Amino acid sequence: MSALSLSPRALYEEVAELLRQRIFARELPPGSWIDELRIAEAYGISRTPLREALKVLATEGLVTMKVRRGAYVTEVSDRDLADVYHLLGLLESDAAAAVAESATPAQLLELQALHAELEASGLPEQADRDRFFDVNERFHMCLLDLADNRWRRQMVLDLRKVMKLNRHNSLLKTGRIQESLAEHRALMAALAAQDPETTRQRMQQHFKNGLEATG
Amino acid sequence: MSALSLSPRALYEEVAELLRQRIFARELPPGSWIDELRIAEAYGISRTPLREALKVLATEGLVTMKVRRGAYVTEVSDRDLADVYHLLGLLESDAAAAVAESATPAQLLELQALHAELEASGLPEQADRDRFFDVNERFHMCLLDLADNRWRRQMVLDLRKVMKLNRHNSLLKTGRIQESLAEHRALMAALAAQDPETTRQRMQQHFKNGLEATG
DNA sequence: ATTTATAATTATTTATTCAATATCTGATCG
DNA sequence: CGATCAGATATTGAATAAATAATTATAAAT
Repeated sequence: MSALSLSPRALYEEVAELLRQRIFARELPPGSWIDELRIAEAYGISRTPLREALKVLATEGLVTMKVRRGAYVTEVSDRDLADVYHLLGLLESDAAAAVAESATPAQLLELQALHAELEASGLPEQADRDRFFDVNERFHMCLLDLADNRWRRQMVLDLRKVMKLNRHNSLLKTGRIQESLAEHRALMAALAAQDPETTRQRMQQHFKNGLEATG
Repeated sequence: MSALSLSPRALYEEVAELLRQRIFARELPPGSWIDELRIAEAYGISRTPLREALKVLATEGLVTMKVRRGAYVTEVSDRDLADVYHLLGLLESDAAAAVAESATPAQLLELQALHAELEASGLPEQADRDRFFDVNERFHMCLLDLADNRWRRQMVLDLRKVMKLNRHNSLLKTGRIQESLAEHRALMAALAAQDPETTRQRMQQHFKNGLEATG
């Protein structure tokens, strides 16, 4: 008897998404062992789709499989965080440059709308940190979509998942949101000017500052 | 009764590797349907580890899962090839710059040894195309190892797997090997000079030329 | 105290079954 | 004559139980 809603997606994908959320929520903390039997029972499913879901998460880098010892939530060191951040900066600044080069006016408007929403959620009276992070993520992913390279998009998605494993992301310095907004404004200006190289540099700088803010 | 040798790796990993090789060898051509029952029977294993292996390959991008229709070998369009090549150029030139910045003399020697081997296998009288590709791959992966970012390394590995899906790679222009060697020589010079930016540019150029040679 | 042997635990794999769905075939109807 | 719909078939997806293999823990013996 499945406790999950029937869906267009396969069950193992649903389970993978549920596990991702539990991992990000630190309900399953980094380094912890994932008890197949317990989870399968708790979700009311058998081990088969659960194991397939774990294989997906392992290939994404979220969990680590140890032979004959099962699945563990990946532990992300500070070194890993820096490495992943470096790659995100590289890939996203490349994407931003591509958008600056090829974006249509309609696409730029789409980005500007998201940017406006981000400014709104960054207002001091709002101070809704979760909402800011959510809109910020949507902005970055929108840029990735516009850059239109599905392989880069997928890699950025996976790297962002890994980054969420690290708790540093939820405890940023207080001033960081305003700084981040300023960097976004500078980025938008370079995008509007259709200047690929400046856009690339500003996105690169945005990530460089972001990394330092987590330290 | 398993027809496979017993190993330190889990069975699903062995199966994933076998399937990769069959896909690269075009024994399983792009777009073709992967018959779970046939393959499981042929390998003398049950469907479970095979399905887990397919999930791994799907997350790597080598196969595409369609709901209720099973697994298909991913079809890589010319557009995909260009996109992947672009990312490889971006990631590997970044790695090369990192190596130029931080490599020890011993590490540079390691690279020079591989480069020498590459020169040898590129000699006209040898003309062993497969060997050239093999050594070339080892050179590039050695550089990635020296750059020492496991996330970048894994991404490059996955992208290179996808590239192998495309047959264009095996029918390069005849002059390309000599060109490629010249580019490698220029790259080695920049690395030896510990000049990160020149190194990055030369690796970028190497990939740009490589892409054009496949068209 | 250290090493070896045994027991217990646990992961992995197999085998089998059922359910859901896509495709194919053929018949009926416009 | 062509199109549409119903049913048959085949295949994936999922569940379950049981067997196999490997690791860990325990105990005994030297």
